[in-house]
Amino acid sequence: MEKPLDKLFDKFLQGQAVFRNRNALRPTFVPDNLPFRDEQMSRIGSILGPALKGAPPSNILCYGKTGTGKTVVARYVLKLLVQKATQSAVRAPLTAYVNCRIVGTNYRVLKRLCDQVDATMPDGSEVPFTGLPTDEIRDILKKELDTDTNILTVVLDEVDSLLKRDVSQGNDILYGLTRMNSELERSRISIIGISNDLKFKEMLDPRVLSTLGEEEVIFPPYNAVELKGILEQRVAMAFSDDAISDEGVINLVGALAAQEHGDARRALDLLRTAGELAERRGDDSVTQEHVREAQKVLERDSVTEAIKTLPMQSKAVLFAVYALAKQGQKDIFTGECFNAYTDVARALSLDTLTQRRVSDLISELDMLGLINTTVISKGRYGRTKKIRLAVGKSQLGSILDSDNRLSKIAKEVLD
DNA sequence: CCTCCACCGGAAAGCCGGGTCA
DNA sequence: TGACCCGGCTTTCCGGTGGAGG
Repeated sequence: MEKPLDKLFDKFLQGQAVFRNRNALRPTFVPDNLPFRDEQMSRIGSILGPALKGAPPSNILCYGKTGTGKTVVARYVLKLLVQKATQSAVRAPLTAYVNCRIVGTNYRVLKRLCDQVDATMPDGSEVPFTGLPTDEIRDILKKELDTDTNILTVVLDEVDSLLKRDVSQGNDILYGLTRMNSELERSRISIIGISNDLKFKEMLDPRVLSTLGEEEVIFPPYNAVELKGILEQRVAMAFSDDAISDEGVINLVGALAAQEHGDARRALDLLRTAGELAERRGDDSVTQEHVREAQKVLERDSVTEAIKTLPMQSKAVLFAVYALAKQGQKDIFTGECFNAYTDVARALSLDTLTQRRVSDLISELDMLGLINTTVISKGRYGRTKKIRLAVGKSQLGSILDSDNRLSKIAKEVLD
C-alpha cells in the first residue's frame, strides 16, 4: 500500500516545488533594484548624502499609502549609504529601524535604538527591556553615540501610530528624539519618519513638525503597469521556472491590487498566498483560480482579525445584527438593532449601553466594513439607519462562534 | 403644505483608570 | 502619599431632519 504523503514529498524531492525563494515575496525583502521609485530614492539619497562627509542630514518625512514602497526604499537607501561609506573608507553612518506600531512607548523606542547601536549598561550588559528610568536609558544612548562622531539615521516606520495611540505621548517621544541633537556633543541623529496617513501632520505638535518635517517625500500609489513590472521582477526571483506560465496570473494579481489603491504589498501577499495554495494542492503551477482563491483567503483573514480585536460591546452589537440577519431580516433599523443588542448584552451580563452609544458603535462597525449603513427616512415612521451585514452570514457565524462567550449565548439569543 | 415620527449626531459633562509631580 | 491631570469611554441633553400621511 502506498504510504500517505509519499507523492507530496516526492514532489519536493524532485525539485518541482512551486517556489524557488518565497522570501522574495515577503514585505521585509529588499531586492537589488527597486523599479519605479527612482525619484524618491534620489531625493532621499541626496538628503542623506551629507552623512558621508560627517555632516548631519535633514530629517525626512515620507508619506504614501500602504504598499507604495516607503519602507523598502528607506531601507534600500540606507543599505547603499552604508556600503558606499565602507567602500570609501569613511566612517559609516549608524542606522536603526524601529516600527512604531510594534514598539509603542518612549522607553521601548529608546531601548531599540540602544540595541541597534550596541549601547550597553555601564557594566557592559544589555539594556534591560524594562525597569530603568527613561532618563537613564536616554543617557546611555547619548553616551554611546558620543564616544565618537557618529551620525545615526533612525527610520521610524509607521510613526503615525505613535500619535494614534496617544497624541501627547507620541509627540513627547518625537520631540525627545529631535531634541536629543542639542544634547549631544559630537554626534547627530537624523530621522526618517514614515507615515501612511496623510493627516498625520495635523496631529503633530508644531515644534516637532518644524524639525521632523524639514524634508518631505511623497510616495504615490503604483499604477497597474508599474505593479505588473514589480510582480514580474519578483516572480522571477520567487517562483521556479514555469511555475507561472499563465500570463494572465500576473495581470490578475496586478488588477486586483490596483483596485486596492495600487498596494504592492497586497499584490505580493496575493501572489505568495496563491503560490502556497498551489503548493499545498500539489499543483505544478499557479493559476488564476489560485489567485482568486487567495484573494478570498486574505479577505477572510482580515475580517477575522478585525472581529477578533473588537471590544466586547462592539461584538455584542455585531452579534445582534447577525442574529437579526439570520432570522431572515435583510434591512435592520437602529431601533431593532438596539433591542436585540439589549438582549445580547443581558445574556452576556454586560452593561447595557445607551442607544446613543450603540449608534456610535454601529458607525464604527460600518467604518470597519463589517456592516453597511445608510441613513434613510421612513417618512411618517421616522428617520433611521438602515443596517446590513457586509460579511457573509456563515463566515460571520463561524467567527463569532469561536468567541466562547458568544457561542455560549448563541442558542439562547437566536431562539 | 404642515406634522410628526424615530432616530441622527453634536456638545458637554461625568466617570474611571493610569500616570505625574511635589 | 495624596492631590491633580489626562484621555478615553459613556451618558445626558437636545436641536435637527426627510418624507409619508394627513
